[in-house]
Amino acid sequence: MKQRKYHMLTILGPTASGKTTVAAHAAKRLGGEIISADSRQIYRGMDLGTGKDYEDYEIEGQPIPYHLIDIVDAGFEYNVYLFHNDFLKAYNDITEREKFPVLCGGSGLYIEAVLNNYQLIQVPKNHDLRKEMDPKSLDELVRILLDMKPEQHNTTDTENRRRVIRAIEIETYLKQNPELSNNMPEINSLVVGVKYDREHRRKRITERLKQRLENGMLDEVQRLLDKGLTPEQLTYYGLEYKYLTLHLIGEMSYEEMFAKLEIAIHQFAKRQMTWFRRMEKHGTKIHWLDGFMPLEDKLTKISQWLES
RNA sequence: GGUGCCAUAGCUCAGUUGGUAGAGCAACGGACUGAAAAUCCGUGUGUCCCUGGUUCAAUUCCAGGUGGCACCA
Repeated sequence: MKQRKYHMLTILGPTASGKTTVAAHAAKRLGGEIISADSRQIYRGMDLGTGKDYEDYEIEGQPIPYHLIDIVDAGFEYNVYLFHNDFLKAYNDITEREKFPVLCGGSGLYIEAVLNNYQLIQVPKNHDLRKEMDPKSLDELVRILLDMKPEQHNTTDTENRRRVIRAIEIETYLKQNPELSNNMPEINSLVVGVKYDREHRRKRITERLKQRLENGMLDEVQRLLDKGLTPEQLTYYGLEYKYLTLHLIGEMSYEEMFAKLEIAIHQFAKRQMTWFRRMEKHGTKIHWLDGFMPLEDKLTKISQWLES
């Protein structure tokens, strides 16, 4: 199938919206391959907790190729820049083989980095700088950053020490290497969103949570702890990894864990929707599909949009 | 059946010496460019259980009722 207008199809949606199924079927029809835009599914060994579902990538016995899932070990510090970079490799790989890329995920920042072509370049860790900055207070760090870069592009830079130090590190590097470009091509993507009304979104999240707990999600987190990941690391991964860890190390009863985790996932889905609305406000046209629409109809809609 | 305690936001509970009320959590809205499932900001949504009494005025005081809890039978 030849595509003229669009170089890529993007399928986004909040957690538990069924976007992967839609993306996989669309990829099958388009002779496509999936590039995952999920900041947690990149980790090996983090499966049930991230909602990774390998079965989604097989349709009628035929595997749908996917990229950027299981690419680093749990514990590795990944980030938007690395994603952008890995995305480009996958994208080039797919298009060189004349397949159609389908970007699919719920990590809004990652998706926007690609669609809006964020200018991010590789900035290595600067250990000397970090050592120098480490003893300084948040206020001092913020002042240093503002001196270097009075116009803040990233408004969350000043929220905590870790972020400010990284921002100073990046700014320092840019001063020394002013001419770097990321060579990212402009990609014209059709953007499709899958969503349910709030009530059903919440219902689906709860159902899926119960299911995954029955399928051994606690064992998975225990395995990560056994492998040497610290509770702090797992807590930072948030949601399932945070709350199941707190339960496993005895800081939370099962009931409390379930109740709080359920709430946290609901809040997360809400934040995802806020991000998508923000993308629309900033000019990204999202073609929304109602979750209840039969799969066949969703695919038909997507084909129509792609050709229009 | 008797006695005591309780009844206020979706939940747990403050409070009003009588002038129609506020915390936490939830919920809702927003921000977001290098760990984004992270991080941060904002918003009170209410027959103060019901009926009557006292009072200029009752969610507050009094009586009765209803419901819940505890103890005694």
